[in-house]
Amino acid sequence: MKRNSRLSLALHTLSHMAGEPDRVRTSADIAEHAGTNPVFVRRVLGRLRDAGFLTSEKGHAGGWRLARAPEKITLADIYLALDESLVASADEADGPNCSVENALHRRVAEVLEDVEKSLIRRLRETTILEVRGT
Amino acid sequence: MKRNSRLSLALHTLSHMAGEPDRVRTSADIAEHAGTNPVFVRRVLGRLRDAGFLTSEKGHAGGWRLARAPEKITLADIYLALDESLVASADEADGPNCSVENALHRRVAEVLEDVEKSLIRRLRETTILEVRGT
DNA sequence: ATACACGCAACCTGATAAGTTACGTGAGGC
DNA sequence: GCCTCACGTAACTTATCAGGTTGCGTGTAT
Repeated sequence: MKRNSRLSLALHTLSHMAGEPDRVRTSADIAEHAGTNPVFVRRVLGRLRDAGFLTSEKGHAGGWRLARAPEKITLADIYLALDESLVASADEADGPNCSVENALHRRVAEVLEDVEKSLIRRLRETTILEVRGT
Repeated sequence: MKRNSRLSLALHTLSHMAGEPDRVRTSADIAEHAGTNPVFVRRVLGRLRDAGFLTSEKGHAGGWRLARAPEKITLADIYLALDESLVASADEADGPNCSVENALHRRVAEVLEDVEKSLIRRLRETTILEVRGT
């Protein structure tokens, strides 16, 4: 696991949780399984907790657990909660106003926005439960 | 101009060239207009020359020029020639084989490939000449 | 001969993602 | 009460990479 690491980690972990929803997992367990470190796991899963997909508990026997039924969590939910972008966003041209560049920017931005929307639509078709057997 | 700089530079420059196809431009001119440096310009435009969209000439009065009619160059052509990706590609999972991760990877990769194809289809609709007035 | 422009290699730099360390807080178990 | 465990977070370090810089070689027009 190297890049898009946040999203990979999140999807991978939640998909596992979808299979055994009652098991509590520590960030250390998850980190080891995913080949990363516990702090990173907590950073990523923390966002999913804030978005309502996970719960975390401190203390002895604490850890992470799904906060809702796995068939009600789609890949799009996770993608959006992490605010990741798999589609590049058009950069604002900060330089002096060049009409050609502006026209170009508008056109490319429009296409990219459409493409991102279609990506989300596609991701919404699959839940973290379904993905396991695909 | 900061990220996706190669593609931005390429599209911007070719769009300008589309307006004045006979004018020869030096990498220094182009760099100044785009707010970057001549070496970077040569690196990027060099790929477009190799792909057949530009010609470059050395020596006195040398520089860059379109190699074909601007209405026959689409945004997709440039995107592909630069081997840029505005859609993230799914990373190969290099770790130990986890069936959940594999299934997930396949699903996400499939979606991303489709999305990339639709991006290219969209980019193919616009030529570097058309974009100027959009 | 000279000036100019590309071609290319080697190196430098700044931004960012992820890893590491350290310490605080809450929750059981004894 | 106290010890252990797990998360929460901040600060720092490291690795990677895109882009910038410098320098020199090569070809071409004047």
